[in-house]
Amino acid sequence: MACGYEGASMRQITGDAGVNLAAGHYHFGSKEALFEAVLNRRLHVLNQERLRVLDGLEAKANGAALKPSQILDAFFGTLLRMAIAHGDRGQTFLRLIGRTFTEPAEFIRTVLSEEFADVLERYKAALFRALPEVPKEEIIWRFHFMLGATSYTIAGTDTLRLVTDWQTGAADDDLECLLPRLMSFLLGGLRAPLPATASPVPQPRGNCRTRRKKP
Amino acid sequence: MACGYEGASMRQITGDAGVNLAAGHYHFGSKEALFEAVLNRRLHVLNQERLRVLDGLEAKANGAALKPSQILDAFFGTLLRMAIAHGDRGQTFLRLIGRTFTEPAEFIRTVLSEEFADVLERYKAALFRALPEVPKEEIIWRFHFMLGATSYTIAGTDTLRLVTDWQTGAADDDLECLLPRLMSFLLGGLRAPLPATASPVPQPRGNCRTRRKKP
DNA sequence: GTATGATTAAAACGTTCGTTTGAATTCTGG
DNA sequence: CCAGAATTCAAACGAACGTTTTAATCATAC
Repeated sequence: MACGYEGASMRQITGDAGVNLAAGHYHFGSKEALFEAVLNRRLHVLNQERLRVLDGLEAKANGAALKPSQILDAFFGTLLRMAIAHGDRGQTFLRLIGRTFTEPAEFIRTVLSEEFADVLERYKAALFRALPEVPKEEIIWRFHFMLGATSYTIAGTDTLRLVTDWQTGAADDDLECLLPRLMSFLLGGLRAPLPATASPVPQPRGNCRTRRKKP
Repeated sequence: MACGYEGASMRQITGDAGVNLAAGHYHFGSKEALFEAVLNRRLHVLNQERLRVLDGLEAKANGAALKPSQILDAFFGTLLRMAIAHGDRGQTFLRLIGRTFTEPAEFIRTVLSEEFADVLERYKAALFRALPEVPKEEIIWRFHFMLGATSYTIAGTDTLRLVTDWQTGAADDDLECLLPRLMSFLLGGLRAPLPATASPVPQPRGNCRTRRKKP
Protein backbone atom coordinates (compact mmCIF):
# COMPACT_ATOMS: atom_id res chain seq x y z
CA MET A 1 0.00 0.00 0.00
CA ALA A 2 1.02 3.56 -0.60
CA CYS A 3 3.74 3.04 -3.13
CA GLY A 4 3.35 5.59 -5.89
CA TYR A 5 3.35 4.68 -9.56
CA GLU A 6 6.93 3.43 -9.75
CA GLY A 7 6.70 1.61 -6.46
CA ALA A 8 3.57 -0.36 -7.27
CA SER A 9 4.35 -3.44 -9.33
CA MET A 10 2.04 -5.16 -11.73
CA ARG A 11 2.32 -8.33 -9.65
CA GLN A 12 1.19 -6.44 -6.58
CA ILE A 13 -1.65 -4.76 -8.42
CA THR A 14 -2.97 -7.87 -10.14
CA GLY A 15 -2.41 -9.89 -7.00
CA ASP A 16 -4.49 -7.54 -4.85
CA ALA A 17 -7.10 -7.50 -7.59
CA GLY A 18 -7.21 -11.29 -7.51
CA VAL A 19 -6.44 -11.69 -11.20
CA ASN A 20 -3.57 -13.16 -13.11
CA LEU A 21 -0.54 -11.08 -13.90
CA ALA A 22 -0.97 -11.44 -17.64
CA ALA A 23 -4.62 -10.42 -17.49
CA GLY A 24 -3.60 -6.86 -16.80
CA HIS A 25 -1.51 -6.72 -19.94
CA TYR A 26 -4.14 -8.52 -21.96
CA HIS A 27 -6.85 -6.03 -21.14
CA PHE A 28 -4.84 -2.82 -20.94
CA GLY A 29 -1.65 -3.46 -22.88
CA SER A 30 0.82 -1.95 -20.45
CA LYS A 31 1.22 -0.60 -16.96
CA GLU A 32 1.06 2.95 -18.24
CA ALA A 33 -2.15 2.27 -20.12
CA LEU A 34 -3.65 0.62 -17.06
CA PHE A 35 -2.83 3.64 -14.95
CA GLU A 36 -4.27 5.95 -17.54
CA ALA A 37 -7.47 3.92 -17.68
CA VAL A 38 -7.82 3.95 -13.90
CA LEU A 39 -7.24 7.67 -13.85
CA ASN A 40 -9.63 8.48 -16.62
CA ARG A 41 -12.42 6.29 -15.36
CA ARG A 42 -13.39 8.80 -12.71
CA LEU A 43 -11.23 11.79 -13.44
CA HIS A 44 -12.97 12.38 -16.74
CA VAL A 45 -16.46 12.26 -15.27
CA LEU A 46 -15.24 14.52 -12.45
CA ASN A 47 -14.04 17.15 -14.86
CA GLN A 48 -17.14 16.83 -17.00
CA GLU A 49 -19.18 17.39 -13.89
CA ARG A 50 -17.05 20.40 -13.04
CA LEU A 51 -17.75 21.86 -16.46
CA ARG A 52 -21.44 21.06 -16.13
CA VAL A 53 -21.68 22.76 -12.73
CA LEU A 54 -19.86 25.82 -13.99
CA ASP A 55 -22.15 25.97 -17.01
CA GLY A 56 -25.13 25.89 -14.70
CA LEU A 57 -23.78 28.65 -12.50
CA GLU A 58 -22.95 30.88 -15.40
CA ALA A 59 -26.33 30.28 -17.01
CA LYS A 60 -28.08 31.24 -13.79
CA ALA A 61 -25.88 34.32 -13.40
CA ASN A 62 -27.16 35.67 -16.68
CA GLY A 63 -23.93 37.20 -17.85
CA ALA A 64 -22.90 38.56 -14.47
CA ALA A 65 -19.60 37.49 -12.96
CA LEU A 66 -19.79 34.64 -10.49
CA LYS A 67 -18.73 34.96 -6.90
CA PRO A 68 -15.32 33.45 -6.06
CA SER A 69 -16.97 31.22 -3.50
CA GLN A 70 -19.24 29.78 -6.18
CA ILE A 71 -16.31 29.04 -8.45
CA LEU A 72 -14.23 27.40 -5.77
CA ASP A 73 -17.18 25.34 -4.64
CA ALA A 74 -17.82 24.25 -8.20
CA PHE A 75 -14.22 23.16 -8.60
CA PHE A 76 -13.15 21.80 -5.23
CA GLY A 77 -16.58 21.13 -3.79
CA THR A 78 -17.55 18.98 -6.76
CA LEU A 79 -14.42 16.92 -6.20
CA LEU A 80 -15.09 16.30 -2.54
CA ARG A 81 -18.81 15.74 -2.93
CA MET A 82 -18.23 13.17 -5.64
CA ALA A 83 -15.75 11.42 -3.40
CA ILE A 84 -18.14 11.45 -0.46
CA ALA A 85 -20.89 10.06 -2.66
CA HIS A 86 -18.71 7.08 -3.56
CA GLY A 87 -17.87 6.13 0.00
CA ASP A 88 -14.64 4.24 0.51
CA ARG A 89 -14.03 4.07 -3.23
CA GLY A 90 -14.29 7.84 -3.36
CA GLN A 91 -11.82 8.15 -0.52
CA THR A 92 -9.40 5.95 -2.39
CA PHE A 93 -9.82 7.92 -5.57
CA LEU A 94 -9.15 11.13 -3.68
CA ARG A 95 -5.84 9.74 -2.53
CA LEU A 96 -5.07 8.65 -6.07
CA ILE A 97 -5.78 12.10 -7.50
CA GLY A 98 -3.82 13.84 -4.81
CA ARG A 99 -0.77 11.70 -5.37
CA THR A 100 -1.06 11.73 -9.11
CA PHE A 101 -0.81 15.50 -9.03
CA THR A 102 2.68 15.22 -7.62
CA GLU A 103 3.83 12.19 -9.59
CA PRO A 104 6.91 13.24 -11.51
CA ALA A 105 6.64 10.64 -14.28
CA GLU A 106 6.47 12.33 -17.64
CA PHE A 107 3.57 10.41 -19.11
CA ILE A 108 1.45 11.06 -16.02
CA ARG A 109 2.01 14.78 -16.32
CA THR A 110 0.99 14.55 -19.95
CA VAL A 111 -2.20 12.66 -19.17
CA LEU A 112 -3.11 15.16 -16.48
CA SER A 113 -2.43 18.21 -18.57
CA GLU A 114 -4.61 16.87 -21.37
CA GLU A 115 -7.38 15.87 -19.03
CA PHE A 116 -7.37 19.21 -17.22
CA ALA A 117 -6.80 21.53 -20.16
CA ASP A 118 -10.44 22.43 -20.75
CA VAL A 119 -11.63 22.62 -17.20
CA LEU A 120 -8.69 24.71 -16.01
CA GLU A 121 -9.12 27.13 -18.88
CA ARG A 122 -12.78 27.59 -18.05
CA TYR A 123 -12.24 28.04 -14.34
CA LYS A 124 -9.35 30.39 -14.85
CA ALA A 125 -11.55 32.54 -17.05
CA ALA A 126 -14.31 32.48 -14.46
CA LEU A 127 -11.89 33.59 -11.76
CA PHE A 128 -10.57 36.37 -13.95
CA ARG A 129 -14.12 37.67 -14.35
CA ALA A 130 -14.92 37.22 -10.68
CA LEU A 131 -11.85 39.15 -9.55
CA PRO A 132 -11.31 41.87 -12.17
CA GLU A 133 -9.27 43.98 -9.77
CA VAL A 134 -6.73 41.20 -9.22
CA PRO A 135 -3.96 40.78 -11.79
CA LYS A 136 -4.41 37.61 -13.80
CA GLU A 137 -0.93 36.47 -12.94
CA GLU A 138 -1.79 36.69 -9.27
CA ILE A 139 -4.95 34.67 -9.76
CA ILE A 140 -3.00 31.95 -11.51
CA TRP A 141 -0.51 31.83 -8.66
CA ARG A 142 -3.31 31.52 -6.17
CA PHE A 143 -4.93 28.82 -8.25
CA HIS A 144 -1.63 26.96 -7.92
CA PHE A 145 -1.65 27.39 -4.18
CA MET A 146 -5.24 26.20 -3.94
CA LEU A 147 -4.51 23.15 -6.07
CA GLY A 148 -1.52 22.42 -3.91
CA ALA A 149 -3.33 22.73 -0.61
CA THR A 150 -6.11 20.49 -1.88
CA SER A 151 -4.07 17.79 -3.57
CA TYR A 152 -1.66 17.60 -0.67
CA THR A 153 -4.49 17.23 1.77
CA ILE A 154 -6.39 14.56 -0.11
CA ALA A 155 -3.21 12.67 -0.96
CA GLY A 156 -3.08 11.58 2.66
CA THR A 157 0.73 11.42 2.77
CA ASP A 158 0.68 14.17 5.29
CA THR A 159 3.84 14.75 7.25
CA LEU A 160 2.11 16.89 9.82
CA ARG A 161 -0.37 14.11 10.45
CA LEU A 162 2.47 11.86 11.50
CA VAL A 163 3.65 14.32 14.07
CA THR A 164 0.38 15.59 15.38
CA ASP A 165 -1.74 13.61 17.77
CA TRP A 166 -4.32 13.17 15.11
CA GLN A 167 -7.91 12.03 15.19
CA THR A 168 -7.91 8.67 13.51
CA GLY A 169 -11.66 8.36 13.46
CA ALA A 170 -13.94 7.31 10.66
CA ALA A 171 -12.85 8.62 7.30
CA ASP A 172 -16.36 9.69 6.34
CA ASP A 173 -16.45 12.24 9.08
CA ASP A 174 -13.05 13.57 8.18
CA LEU A 175 -14.16 14.02 4.61
CA GLU A 176 -17.35 15.82 5.55
CA CYS A 177 -15.32 18.03 7.83
CA LEU A 178 -12.81 18.75 5.13
CA LEU A 179 -15.00 20.56 2.64
CA PRO A 180 -16.06 23.56 4.74
CA ARG A 181 -12.63 23.86 6.29
CA LEU A 182 -10.85 23.69 2.98
CA MET A 183 -13.27 26.08 1.32
CA SER A 184 -12.89 28.77 3.92
CA PHE A 185 -9.12 28.45 3.79
CA LEU A 186 -9.00 28.60 -0.01
CA LEU A 187 -11.38 31.52 -0.13
CA GLY A 188 -9.36 33.38 2.45
CA GLY A 189 -6.23 32.82 0.44
CA LEU A 190 -7.81 33.70 -2.87
CA ARG A 191 -9.19 36.97 -1.55
CA ALA A 192 -6.18 37.90 0.54
CA PRO A 193 -4.72 41.38 0.14
CA LEU A 194 -2.31 41.55 -2.75
CA PRO A 195 1.36 41.25 -1.81
CA ALA A 196 3.07 44.60 -1.47
CA THR A 197 5.55 43.92 -4.25
CA ALA A 198 2.89 43.02 -6.81
CA SER A 199 1.33 45.87 -8.71
CA PRO A 200 -2.25 46.22 -7.45
CA VAL A 201 -3.58 47.59 -10.74
CA PRO A 202 -5.43 45.17 -13.00
CA GLN A 203 -3.39 43.56 -15.77
CA PRO A 204 -0.10 45.25 -14.98
CA ARG A 205 2.23 45.43 -17.93
CA GLY A 206 5.18 44.27 -15.91
CA ASN A 207 5.74 41.18 -13.88
CA CYS A 208 8.52 40.34 -11.49
CA ARG A 209 11.02 40.15 -14.25
CA THR A 210 10.56 43.80 -15.07
CA ARG A 211 11.08 44.97 -11.51
CA ARG A 212 14.24 43.14 -10.66
CA LYS A 213 16.86 44.93 -8.68
CA LYS A 214 19.55 46.71 -10.58
CA PRO A 215 22.61 44.66 -11.54
CA MET B 1 15.45 13.91 -14.23
CA ALA B 2 12.25 14.13 -12.25
CA CYS B 3 11.83 10.51 -11.27
CA GLY B 4 10.90 10.36 -7.61
CA TYR B 5 12.65 8.11 -5.15
CA GLU B 6 11.57 4.80 -6.66
CA GLY B 7 12.12 5.98 -10.20
CA ALA B 8 15.68 7.17 -9.69
CA SER B 9 18.15 4.29 -9.85
CA MET B 10 21.51 4.15 -8.18
CA ARG B 11 23.12 3.77 -11.59
CA GLN B 12 21.45 6.95 -12.76
CA ILE B 13 22.40 8.83 -9.60
CA THR B 14 26.02 7.73 -9.49
CA GLY B 15 26.30 8.15 -13.25
CA ASP B 16 25.10 11.76 -13.15
CA ALA B 17 27.41 12.35 -10.21
CA GLY B 18 30.31 11.01 -12.24
CA VAL B 19 31.22 8.36 -9.71
CA ASN B 20 31.27 4.61 -9.74
CA LEU B 21 28.14 2.69 -8.86
CA ALA B 22 29.76 0.92 -5.93
CA ALA B 23 31.08 4.18 -4.49
CA GLY B 24 27.59 5.12 -3.45
CA HIS B 25 27.18 1.97 -1.45
CA TYR B 26 30.68 2.23 -0.05
CA HIS B 27 30.13 5.69 1.36
CA PHE B 28 26.46 5.51 2.32
CA GLY B 29 25.64 1.83 2.67
CA SER B 30 22.34 1.80 0.84
CA LYS B 31 20.06 3.82 -1.37
CA GLU B 32 17.84 4.66 1.57
CA ALA B 33 20.78 5.87 3.62
CA LEU B 34 22.01 7.97 0.72
CA PHE B 35 18.62 9.59 0.37
CA GLU B 36 18.46 10.23 4.06
CA ALA B 37 21.91 11.82 4.01
CA VAL B 38 20.99 14.07 1.09
CA LEU B 39 17.80 15.07 2.85
CA ASN B 40 19.36 15.76 6.19
CA ARG B 41 22.29 17.72 4.84
CA ARG B 42 20.18 20.80 4.31
CA LEU B 43 16.85 19.90 5.86
CA HIS B 44 18.37 19.72 9.30
CA VAL B 45 20.06 23.11 9.09
CA LEU B 46 16.82 24.52 7.66
CA ASN B 47 14.81 23.33 10.63
CA GLN B 48 17.48 24.45 13.06
CA GLU B 49 17.34 27.86 11.46
CA ARG B 50 13.57 27.82 11.76
CA LEU B 51 13.86 27.12 15.45
CA ARG B 52 16.50 29.80 15.85
CA VAL B 53 14.37 32.41 14.10
CA LEU B 54 11.35 31.50 16.18
CA ASP B 55 13.43 31.70 19.32
CA GLY B 56 14.56 35.16 18.31
CA LEU B 57 11.04 36.35 17.62
CA GLU B 58 9.71 35.04 20.90
CA ALA B 59 12.59 36.53 22.82
CA LYS B 60 11.94 39.91 21.27
CA ALA B 61 8.20 39.61 21.94
CA ASN B 62 8.88 39.38 25.66
CA GLY B 63 6.16 36.88 26.46
CA ALA B 64 3.57 38.40 24.18
CA ALA B 65 2.03 36.27 21.44
CA LEU B 66 3.59 36.62 18.02
CA LYS B 67 1.68 37.85 15.00
CA PRO B 68 0.61 35.12 12.57
CA SER B 69 2.52 36.87 9.81
CA GLN B 70 5.71 36.64 11.86
CA ILE B 71 5.23 32.95 12.44
CA LEU B 72 4.50 32.16 8.82
CA ASP B 73 7.44 34.22 7.67
CA ALA B 74 9.69 32.41 10.13
CA PHE B 75 8.54 29.05 8.83
CA PHE B 76 7.97 29.49 5.11
CA GLY B 77 10.05 32.60 4.61
CA THR B 78 13.11 30.96 6.12
CA LEU B 79 12.68 28.08 3.69
CA LEU B 80 12.49 30.29 0.63
CA ARG B 81 15.18 32.71 1.71
CA MET B 82 17.59 29.86 2.36
CA ALA B 83 16.81 28.48 -1.07
CA ILE B 84 17.33 31.85 -2.71
CA ALA B 85 20.63 32.27 -0.89
CA HIS B 86 21.88 29.00 -2.37
CA GLY B 87 21.09 29.86 -5.98
CA ASP B 88 20.51 26.95 -8.31
CA ARG B 89 21.38 24.46 -5.57
CA GLY B 90 18.69 26.02 -3.41
CA GLN B 91 16.20 25.75 -6.24
CA THR B 92 17.01 22.07 -6.61
CA PHE B 93 16.68 21.49 -2.90
CA LEU B 94 13.31 23.20 -2.90
CA ARG B 95 12.10 20.73 -5.50
CA LEU B 96 13.50 17.88 -3.47
CA ILE B 97 11.71 18.98 -0.31
CA GLY B 98 8.46 19.57 -2.11
CA ARG B 99 8.49 16.13 -3.67
CA THR B 100 9.73 14.42 -0.56
CA PHE B 101 6.70 15.71 1.29
CA THR B 102 4.46 13.68 -1.00
CA GLU B 103 6.66 10.62 -1.33
CA PRO B 104 4.62 7.66 -0.11
CA ALA B 105 7.55 5.41 0.81
CA GLU B 106 7.36 4.43 4.44
CA PHE B 107 10.93 5.14 5.43
CA ILE B 108 10.78 8.62 3.91
CA ARG B 109 7.71 9.46 5.94
CA THR B 110 9.56 8.24 9.00
CA VAL B 111 12.60 10.36 8.30
CA LEU B 112 10.44 13.41 7.73
CA SER B 113 8.34 12.96 10.82
CA GLU B 114 11.44 12.63 12.98
CA GLU B 115 13.14 15.59 11.39
CA PHE B 116 10.07 17.81 11.68
CA ALA B 117 8.81 16.71 15.07
CA ASP B 118 10.42 19.50 17.09
CA VAL B 119 9.93 22.35 14.68
CA LEU B 120 6.29 21.53 13.99
CA GLU B 121 5.54 21.27 17.68
CA ARG B 122 7.07 24.66 18.31
CA TYR B 123 5.32 26.37 15.42
CA LYS B 124 2.00 24.78 16.25
CA ALA B 125 2.29 26.12 19.78
CA ALA B 126 3.20 29.55 18.46
CA LEU B 127 0.17 29.57 16.19
CA PHE B 128 -2.08 28.45 19.03
CA ARG B 129 -0.89 31.43 21.06
CA ALA B 130 -1.15 33.81 18.12
CA LEU B 131 -4.73 32.80 17.36
CA PRO B 132 -6.34 32.03 20.71
CA GLU B 133 -9.83 32.54 19.35
CA VAL B 134 -9.36 29.85 16.68
CA PRO B 135 -9.89 26.21 17.71
CA LYS B 136 -6.64 24.31 17.78
CA GLU B 137 -8.05 21.69 15.49
CA GLU B 138 -8.79 24.35 12.91
CA ILE B 139 -5.28 25.74 13.16
CA ILE B 140 -3.84 22.30 12.56
CA TRP B 141 -6.02 21.87 9.49
CA ARG B 142 -4.86 25.19 8.14
CA PHE B 143 -1.27 24.29 8.87
CA HIS B 144 -1.89 21.25 6.66
CA PHE B 145 -3.27 23.41 3.91
CA MET B 146 -0.36 25.81 4.12
CA LEU B 147 2.15 22.99 4.00
CA GLY B 148 0.33 21.57 1.01
CA ALA B 149 0.20 24.80 -0.92
CA THR B 150 3.89 25.39 -0.29
CA SER B 151 5.24 21.92 -0.94
CA TYR B 152 3.14 21.52 -4.07
CA THR B 153 4.36 24.84 -5.40
CA ILE B 154 8.04 24.27 -4.74
CA ALA B 155 7.87 20.68 -5.98
CA GLY B 156 7.57 22.05 -9.50
CA THR B 157 5.43 19.17 -10.74
CA ASP B 158 2.65 21.58 -11.30
CA THR B 159 -0.20 20.43 -13.46
CA LEU B 160 -1.57 23.90 -13.90
CA ARG B 161 1.81 25.06 -15.13
CA LEU B 162 1.57 22.58 -17.98
CA VAL B 163 -1.72 23.97 -19.09
CA THR B 164 -1.22 27.64 -18.50
CA ASP B 165 0.81 29.77 -20.83
CA TRP B 166 3.43 30.14 -18.17
CA GLN B 167 6.37 32.46 -17.78
CA THR B 168 9.41 30.29 -18.27
CA GLY B 169 11.86 33.00 -17.34
CA ALA B 170 14.77 32.87 -14.98
CA ALA B 171 14.14 30.79 -11.90
CA ASP B 172 15.67 33.37 -9.58
CA ASP B 173 12.99 35.86 -10.40
CA ASP B 174 10.24 33.31 -9.96
CA LEU B 175 11.60 32.45 -6.54
CA GLU B 176 11.81 36.06 -5.42
CA CYS B 177 8.27 36.55 -6.65
CA LEU B 178 7.06 33.51 -4.85
CA LEU B 179 7.69 34.55 -1.27
CA PRO B 180 5.43 37.62 -1.06
CA ARG B 181 2.75 35.94 -3.14
CA LEU B 182 2.79 32.78 -1.11
CA MET B 183 2.88 34.66 2.19
CA SER B 184 -0.15 36.76 1.42
CA PHE B 185 -2.06 33.69 0.26
CA LEU B 186 -1.15 31.66 3.34
CA LEU B 187 -1.93 34.54 5.67
CA GLY B 188 -5.27 35.05 4.00
CA GLY B 189 -6.09 31.40 4.40
CA LEU B 190 -4.86 31.17 7.95
CA ARG B 191 -6.93 34.17 9.03
CA ALA B 192 -9.99 33.33 6.97
CA PRO B 193 -13.37 33.33 8.73
CA LEU B 194 -14.06 30.04 10.42
CA PRO B 195 -16.25 27.63 8.47
CA ALA B 196 -19.89 27.79 9.48
CA THR B 197 -19.99 24.17 10.63
CA ALA B 198 -17.04 24.51 12.99
CA SER B 199 -17.72 25.79 16.46
CA PRO B 200 -16.20 29.25 16.72
CA VAL B 201 -15.52 28.99 20.44
CA PRO B 202 -11.95 28.23 21.48
CA GLN B 203 -11.14 24.57 22.26
CA PRO B 204 -14.61 23.17 21.58
CA ARG B 205 -15.27 19.91 23.33
CA GLY B 206 -16.74 18.34 20.25
CA ASN B 207 -15.33 17.89 16.81
CA CYS B 208 -16.95 16.75 13.61
CA ARG B 209 -17.41 13.27 14.92
CA THR B 210 -19.78 14.48 17.61
CA ARG B 211 -22.07 16.24 15.21
CA ARG B 212 -22.62 13.50 12.66
CA LYS B 213 -26.06 13.01 11.29
CA LYS B 214 -28.30 10.51 12.99
CA PRO B 215 -28.06 6.87 11.84
C1' DG C 1 60.46 1.67 -1.16
C1' DT C 2 56.95 -0.74 0.90
C1' DA C 3 53.39 -2.16 4.00
C1' DT C 4 48.78 -0.68 5.37
C1' DG C 5 44.49 1.20 5.00
C1' DA C 6 41.09 3.91 2.21
C1' DT C 7 38.95 4.41 -2.04
C1' DT C 8 37.72 3.18 -6.75
C1' DA C 9 36.74 0.01 -10.66
C1' DA C 10 34.61 -3.76 -13.09
C1' DA C 11 32.02 -7.60 -12.81
C1' DA C 12 28.73 -10.47 -11.05
C1' DC C 13 25.24 -11.59 -7.38
C1' DG C 14 20.26 -12.80 -6.75
C1' DT C 15 15.85 -10.55 -7.18
C1' DT C 16 12.25 -8.17 -9.19
C1' DC C 17 10.58 -5.54 -12.83
C1' DG C 18 7.23 -5.07 -17.14
C1' DT C 19 6.12 -7.86 -20.73
C1' DT C 20 5.38 -11.97 -23.75
C1' DT C 21 4.45 -16.66 -24.92
C1' DG C 22 1.73 -20.74 -25.73
C1' DA C 23 -1.08 -23.95 -23.89
C1' DA C 24 -5.37 -24.46 -21.13
C1' DT C 25 -9.84 -22.83 -20.18
C1' DT C 26 -14.13 -20.37 -20.49
C1' DC C 27 -17.48 -18.06 -23.09
C1' DT C 28 -20.52 -17.55 -27.14
C1' DG C 29 -23.22 -18.11 -31.41
C1' DG C 30 -25.03 -21.42 -34.62
C1' DC D 1 -22.81 -30.06 -29.11
C1' DC D 2 -19.24 -27.82 -31.02
C1' DA D 3 -16.26 -24.68 -33.72
C1' DG D 4 -14.05 -20.43 -32.82
C1' DA D 5 -13.20 -16.53 -30.34
C1' DA D 6 -12.13 -14.56 -25.92
C1' DT D 7 -9.92 -14.94 -21.77
C1' DT D 8 -7.03 -17.03 -18.12
C1' DC D 9 -3.10 -19.37 -16.58
C1' DA D 10 1.63 -20.83 -15.48
C1' DA D 11 5.94 -20.14 -17.09
C1' DA D 12 9.49 -17.80 -19.00
C1' DC D 13 11.71 -13.65 -21.31
C1' DG D 14 15.32 -9.99 -21.23
C1' DA D 15 16.30 -5.93 -18.78
C1' DA D 16 17.10 -3.30 -14.81
C1' DC D 17 17.11 -3.10 -9.98
C1' DG D 18 19.96 -2.69 -5.25
C1' DT D 19 23.75 -4.78 -3.50
C1' DT D 20 28.09 -7.45 -2.99
C1' DT D 21 32.41 -9.12 -4.24
C1' DT D 22 37.10 -9.11 -5.78
C1' DA D 23 40.77 -6.99 -7.61
C1' DA D 24 43.07 -2.72 -8.81
C1' DT D 25 44.39 1.90 -7.51
C1' DC D 26 45.46 5.57 -4.53
C1' DA D 27 47.05 7.75 -0.29
C1' DT D 28 49.74 7.90 3.69
C1' DA D 29 53.17 6.64 7.20
C1' DC D 30 57.24 4.24 8.47
